[in-house]
Amino acid sequence: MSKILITSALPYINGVKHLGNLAGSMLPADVYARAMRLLGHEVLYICATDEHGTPAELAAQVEGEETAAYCNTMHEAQKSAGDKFKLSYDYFGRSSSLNNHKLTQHFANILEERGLIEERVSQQVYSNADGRFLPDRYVEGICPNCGFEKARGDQCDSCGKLLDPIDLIEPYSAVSGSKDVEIRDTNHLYLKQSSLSGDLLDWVNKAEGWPHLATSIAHKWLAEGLRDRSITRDLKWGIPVLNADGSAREGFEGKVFYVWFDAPIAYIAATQDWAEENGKDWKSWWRTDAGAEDTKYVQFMGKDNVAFHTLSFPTTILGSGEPWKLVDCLKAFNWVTWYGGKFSTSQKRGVFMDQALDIAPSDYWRWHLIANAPESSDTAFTWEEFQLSVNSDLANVLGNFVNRITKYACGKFEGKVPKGGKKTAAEEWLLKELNQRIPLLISFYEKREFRKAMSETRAIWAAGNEYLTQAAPWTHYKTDINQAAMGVRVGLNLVSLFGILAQPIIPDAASKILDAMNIPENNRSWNFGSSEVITKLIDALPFGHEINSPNVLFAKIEDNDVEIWAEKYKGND
RNA sequence: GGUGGGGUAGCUCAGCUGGUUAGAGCGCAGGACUCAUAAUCCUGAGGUCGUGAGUUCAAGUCUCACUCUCACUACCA
Repeated sequence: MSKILITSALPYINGVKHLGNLAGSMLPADVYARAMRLLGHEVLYICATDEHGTPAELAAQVEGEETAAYCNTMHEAQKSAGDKFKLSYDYFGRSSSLNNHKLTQHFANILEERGLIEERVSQQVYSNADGRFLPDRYVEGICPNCGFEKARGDQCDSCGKLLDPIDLIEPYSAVSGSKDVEIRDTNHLYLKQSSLSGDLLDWVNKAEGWPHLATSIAHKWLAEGLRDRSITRDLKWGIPVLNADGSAREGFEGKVFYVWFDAPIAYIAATQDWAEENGKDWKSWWRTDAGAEDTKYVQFMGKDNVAFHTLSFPTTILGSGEPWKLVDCLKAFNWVTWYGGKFSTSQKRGVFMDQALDIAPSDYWRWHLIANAPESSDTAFTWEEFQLSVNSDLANVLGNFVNRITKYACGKFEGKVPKGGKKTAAEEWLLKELNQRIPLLISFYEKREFRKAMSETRAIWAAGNEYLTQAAPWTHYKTDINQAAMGVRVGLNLVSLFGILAQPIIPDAASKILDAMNIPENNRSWNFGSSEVITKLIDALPFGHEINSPNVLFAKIEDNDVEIWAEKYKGND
């Protein structure tokens, strides 16, 4: 039993997230959190909406709302989508919370005291028509390299060349289209992460259990040499830049902290919010001087987030000189792509969390996305693969197993766990399988190897079907009802076991199975410590214990459905 | 352009520090069974491991070059 702190990368506030976001951070974090809870660990799973930055302001403007009001609405929408996907956050907070304001300002002040922040002047495009500074990618114009007319200020989408907004010919604001733009000086705070690169390198070198993807990205940035990063922006919506005494900082009246400075700090602030709302202690999770030295901290994120979590956020933590908890295991994922291309909100390509649940129940998505998690490379989502996962794994292998044996028990044994019969080679074989596969399954969960865990789960389900073929209670029933009882009894115990093992992945179906089997809530945890325990699993239900059939657990996806969805979500390109 | 991930059976992917006939699931072919959502179980056919060199007694596994693909490239997040 240990304490495990889990965070998933904060979903940006700007709209309900697509399946790629779900599959690369929130969902695996949830599956891991659920598995660790079942193993008896003390788990705290924290997430929050990342609410600051230019896109939030602009999205609110489009909706004709105040930014804060827009964020309220979108936070609720994302929270609701997460609930419907059965994401078991202990707390789903907001980076705009008061605690995050205070904590972000605290970090900025202490970093400045320690000489890790300094003020510098830079040049930035200002749009007179919009009355705002524009981030590089919100400035568009003609590419000086290839002549493409809609090149962005950071990069040309046509020739791929990296640009500076100053280079653009006839630049205009991507927000309003106005050509009334100019370069202005603006002063900002810079985080001197370069001065900590030695410490960061030592820390990354000590990392254990990180995917290759995570360490290699960190090493790449460190090898190139860290540049100091600006941590403030010319925006209204965000965390104000204040002096240590809380007064406004001169020259920073119209500025706020950069989202990437305050967003990771929100992991901590959201824990504070959780603690305040629930009468809990947050320090024992985050302060190594207050109990967190025993906490194992695991972060989940897509590969785009790795640099921020291995470099800039650790700079904040290490630079503070305060005893904050650093991440122990950083689980990074590649992307889920939409038929090999990018998900795109503007082109309506891909499926978003809210739409997904109109198409199929959350369990279907959870299984498919985790069984095909983009762990070692990008993974293409296709409707055909989705259909295959659901029909083959969930409906045929698991669903049909549960259905065939529970129906049979209800029909021939009055829905009661029968006694009688003796162990045969079939039971021996089954026990050997379980003794080998269950510990392996647990170890895959502990190592956060999701594809392997799912493949092992499936193999255990398949072993149930094979057992029934070997035991063939329907054959014995004609000549030796006691031996038929043996097969049915073991089969029913397997149904319970499968329900118990399926809980982290497909919580709804697992509940249905366990409810039908009349397994009490407090008897559903994972306790597979020894081979004796595993041996007892196939004879755990008492004789005469009443069960029901949950009937059809997973409706199959028809070819016709696939055609309709493919047409509806094909995108506009 | 630079850097990183990936390129292994028709498809999706395993293959740790190099070591006997390269694995799994799906799909396909044949067979078995009939309790079950025309489900399940068994057997089988499929691969010169992106290309070309090199190191080695031995390379999918190490080195180099090339190539394809995806991503990142610091003010989108």
